Amino acid sequence: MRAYRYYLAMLDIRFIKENLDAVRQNIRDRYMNADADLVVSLYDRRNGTLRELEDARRRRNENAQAMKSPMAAEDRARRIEEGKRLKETIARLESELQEIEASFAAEMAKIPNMAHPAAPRGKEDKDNLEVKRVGAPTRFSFTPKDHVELGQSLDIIDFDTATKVSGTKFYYLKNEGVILELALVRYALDVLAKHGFTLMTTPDVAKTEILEGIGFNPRGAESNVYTLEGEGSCLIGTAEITLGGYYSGAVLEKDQLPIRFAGLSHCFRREAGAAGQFSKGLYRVHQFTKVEMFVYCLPEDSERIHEELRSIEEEIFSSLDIPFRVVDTCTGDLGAPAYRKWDLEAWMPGRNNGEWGEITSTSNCTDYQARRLNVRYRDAEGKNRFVHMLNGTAIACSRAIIAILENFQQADGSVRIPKALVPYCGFEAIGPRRKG
RNA sequence: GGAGAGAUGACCGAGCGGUCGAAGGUGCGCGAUUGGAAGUCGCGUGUACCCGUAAGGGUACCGAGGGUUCAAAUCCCUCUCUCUCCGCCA
Repeated sequence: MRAYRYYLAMLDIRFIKENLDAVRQNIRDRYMNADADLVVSLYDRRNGTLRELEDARRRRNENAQAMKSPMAAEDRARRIEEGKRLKETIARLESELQEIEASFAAEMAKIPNMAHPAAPRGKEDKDNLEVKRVGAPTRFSFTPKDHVELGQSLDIIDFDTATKVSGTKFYYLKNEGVILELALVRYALDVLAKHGFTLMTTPDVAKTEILEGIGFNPRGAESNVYTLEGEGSCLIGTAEITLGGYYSGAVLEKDQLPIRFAGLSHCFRREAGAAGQFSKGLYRVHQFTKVEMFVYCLPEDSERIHEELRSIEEEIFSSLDIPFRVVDTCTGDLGAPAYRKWDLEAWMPGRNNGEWGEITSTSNCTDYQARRLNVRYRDAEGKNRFVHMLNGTAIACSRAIIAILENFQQADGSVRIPKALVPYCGFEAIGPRRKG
């Protein structure tokens, strides 16, 4: 119960004022660049100016009100003079307030969500805490290939032509590769439909304000987002954006919640500066296909539903017989919106001679996104409150394909299809193929 | 893309520059009437922020943003969205 009250108020300026030490500590824990003290002082300045402004407006209204009744010409003239003076005062205070509010909003936007008290404290992904393993790293009686080699030899992925046509970090899927991707998508959608999710395909484009509400930064050289020139919109990096934007500005009825969406979309990421061994092949690409889970729920349900999302991810990858582990993401690696985040990391035999690689991620963002997108629900007393919003990957096709190709490769160079996917693929294996 | 029409509270729908936070209706809530229900009658019914322990007070909001004015739902400009017609198109 304590925890619930704690994050209910999170990111509320009044919460920040009242829990300044905790907010400062949280910013340090997350290695974020934000200044809680500056936010508070800007807020106080804002309120002071607002009070002056409202007082001036009150006097203007009284003055105008007084002029409705007949009066002597010289009294009227005096009133008009008074009105003109007030008009100037109001204009000055308005522009002052606007300036203060702009800096306040900018500083406020930098304040990250609070982290779950149990989330491991740490700076980077090395500090994430492994909490569970399912399956063991695959052993081979031969020297395994990586998915780039397999994709080429089986003629199911073509990186070189994509580089010529579209640039680096793009790819064509070919032949069984195409069917495999579609099978993964359909499989994930079937699992989610069974769990009561509403299936959707979403736009691959969203407005900048929605991206910012979800917690993405569309601007700047280090941004991971492709913006569309002169449109005020961007290519989405994940369907989390379009699914979370779906109810922006809405007041939901309590009994509608939880709302579970499964969204299929393309995902576009600039990945500026990301290169090298670890982003080889399909691991870090500019475009991929993903089925995303998204939930709107009551604050008191979000921790339970976060567990649900994680267990659905585990269900999908267990049923595909892909070895994976679950990590509890450390504070420094959470990103600003997440209160808590679980990653599933699949065993990738071709990655640096065998390594865990992130394959899904599920975050409880509590009311962080809801505040920014203004998504509320009417509670039992009829008060409007912010919902909690959560997201999780069901299948990110490119990375799932890495895990399948590398774990299911056979000595003859072929790749077996996981049993659960065979009905969706219509074949049991890809290859082997003779060179030529 | 071109032409026209429109955008007001939960919904429908009035609105002359000041008497409009906004008529009227519907819905909803409470109460009365009734053996009970329908009906009828009465009262109430937006959001956000600021000040205040509270009671309460103030400010803003009539698609969005600017402008004119002492005063804007009402006048002017820009934009967005919706509808109708035309064009184009998988």
